[in-house]
Amino acid sequence: MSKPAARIRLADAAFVLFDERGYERTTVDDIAERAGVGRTTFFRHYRSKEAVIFPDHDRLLELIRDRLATSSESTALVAVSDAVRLVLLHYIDEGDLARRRYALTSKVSALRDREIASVARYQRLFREFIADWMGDPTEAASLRAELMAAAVVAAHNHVLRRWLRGESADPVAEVDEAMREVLALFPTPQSPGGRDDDGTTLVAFRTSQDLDALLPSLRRLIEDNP
Amino acid sequence: MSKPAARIRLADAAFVLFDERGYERTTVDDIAERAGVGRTTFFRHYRSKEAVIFPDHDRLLELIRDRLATSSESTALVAVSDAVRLVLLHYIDEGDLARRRYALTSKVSALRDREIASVARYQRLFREFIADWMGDPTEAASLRAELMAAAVVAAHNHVLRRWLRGESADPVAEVDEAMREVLALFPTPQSPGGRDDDGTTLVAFRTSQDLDALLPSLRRLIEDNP
DNA sequence: CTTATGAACGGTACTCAGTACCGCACGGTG
DNA sequence: CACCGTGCGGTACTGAGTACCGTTCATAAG
Repeated sequence: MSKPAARIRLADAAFVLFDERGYERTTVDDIAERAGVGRTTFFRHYRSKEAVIFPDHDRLLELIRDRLATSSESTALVAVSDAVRLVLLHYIDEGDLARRRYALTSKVSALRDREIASVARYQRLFREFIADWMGDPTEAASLRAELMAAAVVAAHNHVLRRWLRGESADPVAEVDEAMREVLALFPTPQSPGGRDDDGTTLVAFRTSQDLDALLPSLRRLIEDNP
Repeated sequence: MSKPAARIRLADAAFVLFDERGYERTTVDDIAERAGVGRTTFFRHYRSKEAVIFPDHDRLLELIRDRLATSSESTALVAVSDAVRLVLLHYIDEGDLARRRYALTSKVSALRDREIASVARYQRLFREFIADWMGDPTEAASLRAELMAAAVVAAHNHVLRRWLRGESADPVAEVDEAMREVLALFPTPQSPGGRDDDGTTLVAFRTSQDLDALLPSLRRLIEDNP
């Protein structure tokens, strides 16, 4: 018990020293020394000085990949929401650690950049999954997959950052709500009927006119665009 | 004319050497030597080895900021589209240089990460502008601004990458079209009527049913939610 | 008990990016 | 001529990251 696996001690030492002296003014030697290990050992456990404060993104990415893989065509969007919730929960489980990391990434641009790069990998995963799910290889579908993936991770990050700043009491409910909003932006081709796309399409709008006053124009639109 | 401003020679040398030996296997000394200048001079012109291949993001950010600043409330979305087009045109003006950079960022993860970090700065700029424009300080509006900014830069990057890969003959037309699609995703609060929010609200959906078959339910919904 | 094996660690030495500082040459201006 | 700002080169340093080697120690095999 006096040896909590050097890896942990290194991370602890790093956080303490980064808090005390700041990130740039802390050397890897400092961290290793405080953890009571050699410098070599540090690089055995963490690829770089930056990596020591970040969660295991590779493992998280695998988690997402797994969740997405276990979905049929009709549950694809549920899988996306689930995967997003999974990531959020991972951060929440970290608790204080996640908040200390947030404080660091807010101050040190090198760390912020690295975090952003990681987020891009999640976005790529979602983009590829969504594009696959759409099946449609056209340019329009490709763009829509890109937009959707961007919106999905933006929603997650928005809620996550709110929670990190202590602005959210129930981040899970918030992320679910945010995901609903994201998915609502994109027309879902979940036509349960049978053959698709020969029904009625309504566009969304808000108006101060009465529904009855609009009906004639609506009917005309529908008739003119078969 | 034998001295095309060391800065240019350094960039040229860097691209040539990166092509020849790859990025990691090229040292700053190599670049400086090939450019016929001292190592110190390299760092006088470029903050880092990575910076030598990237365009002047600070200047581009200023360009965007300026374009966005010269917009009224009613032309905000036009300003966003213009700003996006501005960035795209900047890359197109670079021509072959932009494509060589793309080849590098596709292979070297360190460069890709840096590019992604730059993109995030553009996204932040758009997010702040859009949030300002919305005026609404609620959480819902904040999320919508985030989503919109993410979609805007995703659309730009999508078209840009297509052009970089030689898949687009008319990227400007494509980005305009993509921006229209993005803005169409978000209900525009351009209610030209007068006082707002005591009329009829329609939700967006696509169905295979006839409009007439839906009307009774619609009316019931409207009556039940005044 | 002895030996082989493999994993985890520490130490040394190296490359290279990035910074700090100093001194030199040049061109214009008084 | 003297003065001064600018651009450049050289030297020396810090610190991240890599390569390599030797040591320790626990466990399994003999």
